[in-house]
Formats: sequence, C-alpha cells, structure tokens
Amino acid sequence: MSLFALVDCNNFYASCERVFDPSIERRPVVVLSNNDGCVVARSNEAKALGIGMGQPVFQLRDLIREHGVVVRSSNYTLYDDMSRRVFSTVQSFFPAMESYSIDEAFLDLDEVPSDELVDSATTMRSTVLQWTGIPVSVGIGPTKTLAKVANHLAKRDRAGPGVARIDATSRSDLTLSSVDIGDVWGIGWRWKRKLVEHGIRTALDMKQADERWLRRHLNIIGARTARELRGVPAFQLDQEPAPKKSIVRSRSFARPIDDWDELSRALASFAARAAEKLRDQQSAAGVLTVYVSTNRFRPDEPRYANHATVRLLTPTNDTPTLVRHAREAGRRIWREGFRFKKAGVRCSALQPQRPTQLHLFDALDHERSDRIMDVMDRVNRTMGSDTIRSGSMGTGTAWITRREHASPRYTTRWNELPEARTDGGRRGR
DNA sequence: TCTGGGGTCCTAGGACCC
DNA sequence: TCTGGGGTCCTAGGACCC
Repeated sequence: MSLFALVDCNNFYASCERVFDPSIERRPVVVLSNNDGCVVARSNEAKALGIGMGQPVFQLRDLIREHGVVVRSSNYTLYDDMSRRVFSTVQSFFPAMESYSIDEAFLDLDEVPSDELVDSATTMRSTVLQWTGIPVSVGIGPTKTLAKVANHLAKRDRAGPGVARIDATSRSDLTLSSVDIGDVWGIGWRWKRKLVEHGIRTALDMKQADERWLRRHLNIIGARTARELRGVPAFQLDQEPAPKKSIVRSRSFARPIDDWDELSRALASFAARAAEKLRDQQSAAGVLTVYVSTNRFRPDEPRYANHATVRLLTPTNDTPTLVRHAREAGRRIWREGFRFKKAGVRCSALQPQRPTQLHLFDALDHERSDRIMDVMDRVNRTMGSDTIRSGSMGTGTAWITRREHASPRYTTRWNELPEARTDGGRRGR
C-alpha cells in the first residue's frame, strides 16, 4: 500500500511577510503581483474580507483603507529563501520528497510505521513553525490526489491540528461528499462546469463516476484523477527535478509602449534573462518565440496581439545571439500605432548545452562565447545583475521596475509601506 | 488610470510517407 | 475523377497547476 503526504505552507507569501514583521500578525495582509497589479496571496483575515485571489488591487482601495489591510509588493528573493528553509526542515523528517512548488511538497511515507504517522507529521509541523515561523498543513492519503484532499481538510478545520488523514475506504465517503469537485486537484473551472452539468458535484461523485465517460469528455488525466480518488495511484513521487522544457521571461508594462526602440530594449532584456536561465540549467534553445500584445482590458483601444518564432540552426544560450534574434523577430510583428501592454520571450526545444551539434566552422566562436557568458554570469552573480549587460538593453531595464513603482497611482502610497528583506529586516526606503 | 508570471501535459488535425 | 489504410511527426490550442 502506498502512502503520500502533501505539505503546504499556509498563505505562504503573507506568512513570510509576517515572519519579518510581527506587528502585522492577526491583521489582514495581501501580497501583490509583480506590477503591484493584483492580489496573489492573502492572510486568512484578508480572505474573510472577501478579497479574491487574483483580484486587481485598484478594486480594493476602499476595502484596504476601511479595514487597514496591510499591502506588500512581492519579494521573491525572500520567499525563495524561506521555502528552502521550510522544506529542508521537512526533509530532515521525511527524506523522500518531491518539491512541487514554492510552497508545496509531496512526501512518500511508505517507510513510516502507520501508527507513528500522524504523530511524526505533527512533530514535523511544529518544528517547521518553530524554526522558520511558517505554519504548514499536512494531508495524508494513499494517493497524491487524496493527500491533496486531506490537506484541504486540514486547512478547512482552522482550529484543528493542521494534520489530516484520509483513506480510500467507504468510511471516507461522507467526507469526500463534503468536498466540492472544484477543490479536487486537477479540476479547473472549465472541467468543473462540464462535470456539474452531468451531476458530478463532489469528490465522492467523481470517485464513483464512470471512467470511460471521464476519459471521453475530459481526458486521460481526468480518468486518472477518479482512479486516484478510489485509492489507486496514477501519479508517482518524482524526486528528481527534471530540467525545464521551456523558459519564459515576460512582463506587463506599467505604462503602455508605443515606441519601437523602447519595446526593443524590453525584448532585449527578456531575451538576456531567458539566456541566463538557460545557462543556469545548462540548456540551449532550439526555438525562440517573441510575443507582444496590447491591453486586453481596454476594448476601447485598437487591439493587436501577435507572435513570431525563430528556429535556431545551432541551439544556443548565448546572450547576444538570442537578443539579436528576439529583436529581429519583434521587429517583424511590431505595428506602428498600437499601445503595447505586454511582451515576452520564450525559449523552447531545449536541449543539453553539450554536446552541441556544431557546424565545423562555428566551433571556435562557440567556445569563445561560452567563456564570455561564463565571465558575465559570474560578474553579475557577485556584483549584481546587469552589471554586465547587452548594449541593446540600453541604459538598463530599470525603466520596467522604476515605472512600476513610479506609477502615478500607487507610488507614494505603496512605496512608503515597510518592506521585509532578507538582509535583516531593513525598513522603508 | 489601475488587471501577474512561469510552467506542464494532452489532443486534434494537418503534412507527409508508404 | 473516383477509390484505402496506416503510420509518424509536428504544431496550435486548450486545459490544468502554483
């Protein structure tokens, strides 16, 4: 019999902010997306105010003022570091772990004696809280999907121990019938709509649904999800993180761009960042895609979205090469007279950096490029990113971030808010 | 005036081949 | 002009996740 756990940090980004600023304990806290655009994390108090996930912050101004909601821009450097601390603690208790996201991990509990399970999970949970300040919930079940369900139950029971266990016997059916189908792992809103139309409203309904029907009307994943709810594992623990198959760097702009030179500098910086990521995992890109679009929320303005794809004869992670292709591709889809709100660069058809298929006469150039990129990465790592950068990025890409924070609406207000940093909680700016 | 970013997997359909 | 079957590979689009 297999046994899995899912460890999930509660309201992760909001909890991280609280670790470094206890004064916001018990107050509603929201953390905003990159552009200070929408809410990406909420404390329980913020959820209780009805603040939705992904809600644009400009819709919440009154609520924020009335209830003294604490607002933070996201600080991914901090969250990455906290995540590392939390899950190395988890792994010291349960070594067989799959990192699933910045705030979640699956565990394989096959080796843990059944009668000690809940006790050791509870001990692990309180240790994580003590060592890192981050509260986590633990769900235990015979499949990943059921562990997810159990985690949902652990969270739902606010006054409970933070650890819940579920099995696949009929004893658990009553519990499964209390879980909305949309809360089942792998069921998004479109599939939910389709399932509810056919009378499948709860996790129990899904468990009892006809697998062939699911296979036909959803897909193989839908059928496997039902199987997992019946306690038959369809998804295994994956401890080795596979190299990425695609790498994307993109941004929404704080201010629309209607000037080619400016867009070109943005594309150059996206390509340069993507190239860095490629080198991080020792991959080279065989395909590069550039995409641009106007503001999809502005039906009153001319709309335009397009993308251009470049096939690279020799896969590469060389910054100048990728920057050049990104700008050329961008130029092909650029249209005068539109206000562009978002753009991005995607690298795909990734393959290992070596051995690379080289044209005979290319070989020397590539060796030279590798050495230059290596020096550039080392300097940027130690002296700050963009210390060495591509000339086509202009005087830096600071305009992206600077504009974010200088946006006429939020600047004064958000920038005055205290920020928690990993360098010891330095405040304000 | 303000609406995130970065991923994965599956399927249908077209192109092409024998 | 009509008429077959089967295979592979690739891509676009749709769905999902956090």
